[in-house]
Amino acid sequence: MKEKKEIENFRSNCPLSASLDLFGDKWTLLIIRDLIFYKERTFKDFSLAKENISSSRLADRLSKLEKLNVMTKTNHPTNKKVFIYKLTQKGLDLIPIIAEFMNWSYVYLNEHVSEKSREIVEAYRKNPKAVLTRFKQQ
Amino acid sequence: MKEKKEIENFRSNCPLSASLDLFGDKWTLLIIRDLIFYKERTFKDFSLAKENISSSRLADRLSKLEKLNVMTKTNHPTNKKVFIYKLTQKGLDLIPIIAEFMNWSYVYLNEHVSEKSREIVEAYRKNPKAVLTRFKQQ
DNA sequence: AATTTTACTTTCATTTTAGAAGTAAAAAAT
DNA sequence: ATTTTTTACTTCTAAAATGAAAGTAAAATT
Repeated sequence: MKEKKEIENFRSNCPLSASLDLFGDKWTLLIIRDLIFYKERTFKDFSLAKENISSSRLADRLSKLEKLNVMTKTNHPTNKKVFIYKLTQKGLDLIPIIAEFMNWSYVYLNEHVSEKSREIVEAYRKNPKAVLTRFKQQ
Repeated sequence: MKEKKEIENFRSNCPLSASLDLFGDKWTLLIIRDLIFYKERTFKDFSLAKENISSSRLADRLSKLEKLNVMTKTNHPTNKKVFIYKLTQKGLDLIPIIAEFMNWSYVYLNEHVSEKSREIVEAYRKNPKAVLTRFKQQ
């Protein structure tokens, strides 16, 4: 019996609680982040992110996100060993959540935030809709 | 040695990563949610929330959030045994994150979301700023 | 043909969590 | 005044999740 639970058991009918059941951990949204900024990623690309996710955790999260239809996994055009992960619309619609997390950190953890990230958040604060639209473009 | 780490070690200087270091779990934002909707809560109030948090987890999260200055803990005016938890500005500024999580669930998990929550999200979708302003009012 | 790369899986020690039970002070009831 | 209940936790322990390291197997490169 090596089966994982296939059915999502939400703790309640609260929409916050339900989305935390899916995304409430330290890694899932970071994987989404990489796909937002790079559009396409391979397993190796993800594992090179600076937060240092372990390969077992990464594999687990990727398969969950694919099952959820938040991302797709397709073959690399020339290399049979490599797979390309991309966000679906369902995944792209997580962008506003991530934008607001980044904005909060910009305000309250500013000194811990890289210059490059600050610039993105500053653009978002000036014109949130424009920045969201830009990143939702695939 | 029963000490917990006092210093926040952020995994990276990414603002998303940093906020997930603080809020990336299944319970923390639910505690914030209760304070958004009820303004003031006691330990018991929190533990009666429908997601059924255990008292040990609740105690742990409340002390972390207080240390972070996301909420305050003050004495009850008449009952010495009871403490009142309230959001600070730092905590109130998490509202947009929660609103966006709720919005995502509204779109993609609609059938799992209560009628009452749907109404709130619908109001938010019609006029996000107005709803945010209303909930930020203390 | 040998080596390297990629995408994982497996293993295991450590950490986190859930759930139940316990504690202690204050408040309420008798 | 004494007992009971309430509140806000803490403690304990089994189970689950995690991190780190090592292993695997097929494909690509040398």
